[in-house]
Amino acid sequence: MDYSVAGNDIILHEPDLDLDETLDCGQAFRWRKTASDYDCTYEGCFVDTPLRVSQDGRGRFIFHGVSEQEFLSRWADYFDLSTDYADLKRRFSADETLSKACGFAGGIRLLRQDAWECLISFIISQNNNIPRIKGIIDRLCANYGHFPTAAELARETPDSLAYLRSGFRAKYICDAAKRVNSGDTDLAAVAAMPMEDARRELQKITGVGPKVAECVLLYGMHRTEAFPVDVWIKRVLAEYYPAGFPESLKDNAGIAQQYLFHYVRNLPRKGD
DNA sequence: CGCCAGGACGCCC
DNA sequence: GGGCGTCATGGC
Repeated sequence: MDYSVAGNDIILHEPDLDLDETLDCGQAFRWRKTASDYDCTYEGCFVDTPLRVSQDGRGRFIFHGVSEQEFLSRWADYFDLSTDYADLKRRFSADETLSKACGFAGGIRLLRQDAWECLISFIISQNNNIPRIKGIIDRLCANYGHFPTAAELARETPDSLAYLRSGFRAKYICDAAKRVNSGDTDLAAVAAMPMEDARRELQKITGVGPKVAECVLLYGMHRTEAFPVDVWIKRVLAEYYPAGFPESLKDNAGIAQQYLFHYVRNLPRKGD
């Protein structure tokens, strides 16, 4: 990890990171791009720890007002800086389609997000589009001043959540909050379970099916073998992987999936 | 206006 | 166990 302390900021050099590609590729919904003199700047949070981070030219990043201690204990982990993405992409590039996807947006990294926040966020994501998902989560966080805890959300009802305009998903949010708050679902325990047990446990929550469970495992628990299949990935699999996704990439299939998702969504037709 | 969205549930066979 | 209609809401 190549970083230095500069006044109140941390300067990071990381060629395998692009903020636009990583923070706006459908894995996290609370980052917003803000005006600045840099190439790009984003503001967001890990749960309730805020961050303003800028990208300045090739592979140079500024973590504004972040101490070395906070950088190392929080943000280095969040941006998965200890994983060698150059090496990952080399392995992915043995596959023709993945090679193109990595060439299209090679600055994607798998964020290590909070499991509870992912659970609620991806319940909201079902049969929904990304701009509207962001809107619902914005209204949720604005109401509390931060992403609500399970205890806070457990007090709500579908009626009291009407302001979210989340439709049929409100009752799912309430069930998830009650289960997590009561300890009926123990997310830390789920994170440590074998994959099949973890999947089964998450799907006990009403409104959590195969896709949402995979998203929680991948984005909120960093289980890189989790492989969420939504309508976009379904198209990729049908078109490019009729014989199935390569077994050799199984351990990091979820990260590969992230490159593929971003690729197909941004090259709707004929891109190849 | 109609089609679609990082799906899951309930019901049917 | 697989197939299909339904579920709110609004982006495009």
